[in-house]
Amino acid sequence: MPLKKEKPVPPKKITKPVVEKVVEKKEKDEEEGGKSSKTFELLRGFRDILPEEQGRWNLVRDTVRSIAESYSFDRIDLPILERSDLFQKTVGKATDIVEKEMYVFTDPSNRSVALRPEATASAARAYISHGMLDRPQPVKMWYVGPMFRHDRPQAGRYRQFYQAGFESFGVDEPIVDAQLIVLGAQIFRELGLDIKVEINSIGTPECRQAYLAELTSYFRPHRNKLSEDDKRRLQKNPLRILDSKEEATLELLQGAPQILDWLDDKSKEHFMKVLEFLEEVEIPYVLNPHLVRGLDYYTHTVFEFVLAQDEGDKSQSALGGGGRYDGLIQLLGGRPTPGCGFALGLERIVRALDAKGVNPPERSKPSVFFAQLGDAARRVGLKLFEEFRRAGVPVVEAFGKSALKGQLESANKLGVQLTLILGQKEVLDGTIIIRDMESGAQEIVDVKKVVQIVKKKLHKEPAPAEAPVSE
RNA sequence: GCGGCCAUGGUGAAACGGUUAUCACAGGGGUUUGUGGUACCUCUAUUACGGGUUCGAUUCCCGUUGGCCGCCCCA
Repeated sequence: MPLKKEKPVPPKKITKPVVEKVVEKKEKDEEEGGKSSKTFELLRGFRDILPEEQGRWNLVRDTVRSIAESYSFDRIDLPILERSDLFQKTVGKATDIVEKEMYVFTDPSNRSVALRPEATASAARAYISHGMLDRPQPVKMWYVGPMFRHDRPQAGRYRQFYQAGFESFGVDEPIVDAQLIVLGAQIFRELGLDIKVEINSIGTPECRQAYLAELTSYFRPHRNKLSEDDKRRLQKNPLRILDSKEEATLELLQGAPQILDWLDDKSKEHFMKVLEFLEEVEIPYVLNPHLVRGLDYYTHTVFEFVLAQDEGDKSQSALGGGGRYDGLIQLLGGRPTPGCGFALGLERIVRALDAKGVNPPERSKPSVFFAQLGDAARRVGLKLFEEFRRAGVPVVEAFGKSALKGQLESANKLGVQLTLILGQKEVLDGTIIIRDMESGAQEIVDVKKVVQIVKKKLHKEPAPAEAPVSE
């Protein structure tokens, strides 16, 4: 048999290829078995937020949380899945969000449910179902979490995206609107992002109705000048024509009626007061009479946080937006209750941070590595690891490696200051080696004292100041 | 949802339609088993997937999937 003849060949050369061949075969078999696709690809518009991105994300999340707390907003976590009619009713049946972007399906118990496209409706639902109107008003809540919209993906736009939102229920005073805007502006200030606040008022449903009629009749004679898109808007959602980008339309808009002129006195006064408050706290804002928001529940104040661009790249520059929704609770069957809120698009903020080169402070790296030789040393290592952890000294290890060489290599890559080496000899003697990675100097010490000694050493040398500059 | 551009290992790139798909970096393993940062060796891609044209396709065509850009819309 040929196999017998091959046996005398140096074992290394023969064993390796054989092992590899077996592995290859196995993989092939598996591939053929699960042949549908070689690897699983991400669903379109969905993404992983990788460990290396978490620094920026944490910066954003932490900032949001600390500001929310300092304005006494309470955290609420809302379900991702809700009955689909919750959104149809509130966001609006005719809106794109509900009409074509919502993930709707029937669940196993045959209910029509939807992946939340936004969370204000849920917050309002929660306000009602937990009888929050019996709490001191306003009820101020904030949340962060994923939202889902089946839109065409683009940079800064995903089908699963994260929003942080703030909602204030129960008080219709303009100061509530103003403080929410201040809160949002503070978040951006803290993050070091230049934004401008665009603001407008769309009044009550009643005066908006009157305005829309006027706007439609203004455009009617010019219908033939409008693009297909704008014609459609005029019919479906006339308000949207205000932020058209078509030149012909823009020209016509110059002479178009302004919504601000159609506000009733109460609405006008509310809006004026909001602006006054903003001036009081020196939040610069831009009055944008064409600002319209895409959700049906808005009333009175609407606003957006827009990235102050250095020209070009104007894509996805709206980092957040919101407004007042005085009819929302009632719409959902609650007692008439005013409310106001806004949401922030987290990936857009992270993206802006990225573009600006803002780097979060790096997480302090561990400065001690534990290298071990043999199982006895591993056992001791496991215990030592806990001791160090309790002493507040993070230690990294490579328990999976056995060769000292490889472990030192890892230690080096991690850039630790000290490496602890524990071999058979040391285990027997009850000692351990402390190696200074920079000088290479080693010292043998009593294991029982090693935590103290290491602590002292780390304090003495305040870590070389070669903090990696942004890359 | 509409239109355009694109698709090679973990990453960044290379390959007039023609030999075992090249390079760098990163990563794993090793250079006789207790010592790192250098060197050397070695491993890691059915060229996104599926069809077609061709003697032959990474290279041409079509479809699918995915990414990016503009529109719609929105965060």
